[in-house]
Amino acid sequence: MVKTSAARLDTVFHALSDTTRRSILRDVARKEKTVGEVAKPYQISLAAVSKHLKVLESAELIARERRGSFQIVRLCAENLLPAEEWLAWYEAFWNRQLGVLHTYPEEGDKDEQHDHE
Amino acid sequence: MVKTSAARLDTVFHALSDTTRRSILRDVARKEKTVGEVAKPYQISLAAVSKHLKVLESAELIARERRGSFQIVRLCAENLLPAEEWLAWYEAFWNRQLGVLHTYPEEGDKDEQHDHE
DNA sequence: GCTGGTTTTAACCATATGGTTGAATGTAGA
DNA sequence: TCTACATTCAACCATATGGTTAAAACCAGC
Repeated sequence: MVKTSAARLDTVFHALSDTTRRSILRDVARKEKTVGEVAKPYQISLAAVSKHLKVLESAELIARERRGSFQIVRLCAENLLPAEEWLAWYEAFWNRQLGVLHTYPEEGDKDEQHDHE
Repeated sequence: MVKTSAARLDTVFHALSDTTRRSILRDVARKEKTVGEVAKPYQISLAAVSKHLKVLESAELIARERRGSFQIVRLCAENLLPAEEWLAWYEAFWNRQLGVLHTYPEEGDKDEQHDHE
């Protein structure tokens, strides 16, 4: 099932819209962990953590590798890049609003290569 | 109701997790629009657009200003910044994974050609 | 006030979400 | 094979989502 880039952004932003999942991403960024180790800091059940990992995995923000009876969870940071790029488009706007720079974004340029975003 | 910064990130990322809402944000970034003008490009009902605007508004990504019987919708780009900063924390990770090795010019992993986009 | 145009609310529907508990599956080792 | 541990699946629950249509609310102008 090939996703459009819009659909992939939907999935990534949705994966990031939960505090626990963002926290898990930070955790595994620092160091690869087993599922059990990932779950340890949280008060919720292992099954709930497993669901969160599934959400992160379908957004391709983590990957798993079997190692014996454990599964090692590791970050796939490169799939955060499209989200970061989507946000970076607004840099000129917040710079202007925060009074940092005076780069006036021109109307109607610079973005139509985004497929109907 | 004061939100923690984690809760605010939840709200912002959730607001961004829908293609229509991201598209609306782009639209009003180019030019302030009335609710009706915002709705025009989309096939969904005005009520549905109104709901999307409410989601964007509670994330403080847009603001409305009454002008006669119209409401002008404008971007509040500065509230995207925390999300951008959260993502930027991973820059070092995706740089490394994409082979932009600024720190260690010589490394063990060989393949990764990874033409992104 | 009435009318016409703009936008929101209400009620509803189908589906998804984040959580639970308990059973099932996978894997390593004795 | 039996056991112990790691992880997922199944079923369920409450609430939220994104959409609809129809009614209500808001606002200018006559």
